[in-house]
Amino acid sequence: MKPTFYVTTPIYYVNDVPHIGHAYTTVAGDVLARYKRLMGYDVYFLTGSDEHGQKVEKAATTAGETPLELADRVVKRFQALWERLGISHNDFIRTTQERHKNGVSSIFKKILDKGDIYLGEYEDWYCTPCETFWTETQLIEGRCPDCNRQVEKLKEESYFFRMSKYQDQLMAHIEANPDFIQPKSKRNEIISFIKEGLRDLSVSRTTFTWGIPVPGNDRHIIYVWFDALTNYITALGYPDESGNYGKYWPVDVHLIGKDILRFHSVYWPTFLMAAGLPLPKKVFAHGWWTVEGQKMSKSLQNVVEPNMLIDKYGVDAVRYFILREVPFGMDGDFSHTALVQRINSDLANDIGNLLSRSTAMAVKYFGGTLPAIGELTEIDQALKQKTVDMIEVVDKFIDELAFSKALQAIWEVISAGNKYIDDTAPWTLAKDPANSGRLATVMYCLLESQRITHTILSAFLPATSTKALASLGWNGAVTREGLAWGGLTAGTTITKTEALFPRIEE
RNA sequence: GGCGGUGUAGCUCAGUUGGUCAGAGCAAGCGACUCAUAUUCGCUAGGUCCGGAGUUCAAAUCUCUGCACCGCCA
Repeated sequence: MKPTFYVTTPIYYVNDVPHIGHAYTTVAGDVLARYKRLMGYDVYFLTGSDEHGQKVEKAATTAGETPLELADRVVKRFQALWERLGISHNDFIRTTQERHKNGVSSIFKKILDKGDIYLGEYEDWYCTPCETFWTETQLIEGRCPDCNRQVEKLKEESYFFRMSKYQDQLMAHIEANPDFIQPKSKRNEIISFIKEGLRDLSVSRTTFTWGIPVPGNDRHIIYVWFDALTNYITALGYPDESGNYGKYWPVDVHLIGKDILRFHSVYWPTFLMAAGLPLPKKVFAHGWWTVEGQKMSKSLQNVVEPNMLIDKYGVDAVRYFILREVPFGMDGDFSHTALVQRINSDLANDIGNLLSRSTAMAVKYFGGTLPAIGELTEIDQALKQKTVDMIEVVDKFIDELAFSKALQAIWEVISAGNKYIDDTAPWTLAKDPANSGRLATVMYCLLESQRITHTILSAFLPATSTKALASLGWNGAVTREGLAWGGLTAGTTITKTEALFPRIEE
């Protein structure tokens, strides 16, 4: 039986439209999912939408539609973008779906019955746009410390989750599992947050109705984060533990933005503890994108719209850039010059041109039909070895979610290929028919190295990989077995196709 | 205010437990080749490793301090 791998993105809030930040997490998840599938795993890749809450309710009212109508409308934009970006999710959960609502009610009731959710009274300041409660001391001049907007004082009956009870258990878990929260700098922040003491968490609201009612008391709506976080198991069929839940839970990694780390590394694990369910294996918080050096914001009108980028530069260029430019976990800057630079240098000049010159020679010297090859010489062995070794290195980096390093490792093989051509000078060999055997061997090594490279790149640049492999005459399946040296055989037909990535002249 | 982090070539950054650690990629300059998307390959970087003090035979790497920037919490 195949090993399983479960990876999630956050579910995106329908009160926002998709931007590069959403695309970032989702592309990362997709690469991970595609990579693990390539390596033979039974992968479940989940994304979805978060559709409840006061903000959606209000926005819908303003727009003159029902909350669900608003959600339906916005969800389509996310789904259309994922389609364009080639996202290979297995499931898309919406919090308004029955399967989700049932699961949330069920886990809430379970914790309620256990006594870890209790009815109490709440008195605090609430910021509606942020869906966040603040204590008196947290306010800055009486306003929301996050968004600086008006807050309202709320005194209301509320259900509380006994989060304080799980403080020690959570801390013990984090200490026993160094990789549970990543990257490390973020882990330290969470540790210090917990050490300051966890208070019980209000997990219901009575100020709006757009959400999932508390079981047995429908005056109360379940807190949006309790609702939203639970998607990771309701999508697997929870509370039915026999199907996908039993197969895939606990999740291998929750990919998230750094802004929602606390919800995923404190709230969510303690909810699970209270429900007696296993904890996620890993929560990885990536960084934020600035745009041309500035913080992305609606008021600056510099929000990067992924569709526009795809129109202009192509899907794989965008996928490549966001994973290569910045180490996953760090903040980074998005700029058009940096993007164009990456495209021209890495994609057009390096990998694109390598395939172009290689296939052109195969066609020119052998009419596109790969001849039988001879013994590998030292230089051939070196290229082969470099290619083969790369696979292990990439595997290690992928496990660390070091996408940028993984791509660098792949590009070292690309560079080695370009250098190999210069060192072997096939055009010189081609001048003397006596060298045809040697020429065949050289061309073989060159093409085979790229076949393997493009096979592993299928996780990152699926469309490009398909084109490149077709050009290399590879009709076989793109699988782990295809990563072994020796896939190409005599008689394979090589064709020169249009450039994978045309240079962008500005 | 508390805790933590960062500050290394023009740019983005690597630099394990202190002793070839002064590096990589990109940009720039020079040279070579011609199969290729004027692409590739080779060579060229003398940068106070933020400032100052200290520990040590030896510090970018440890300690203290100052400055700048950032994150989490309050």
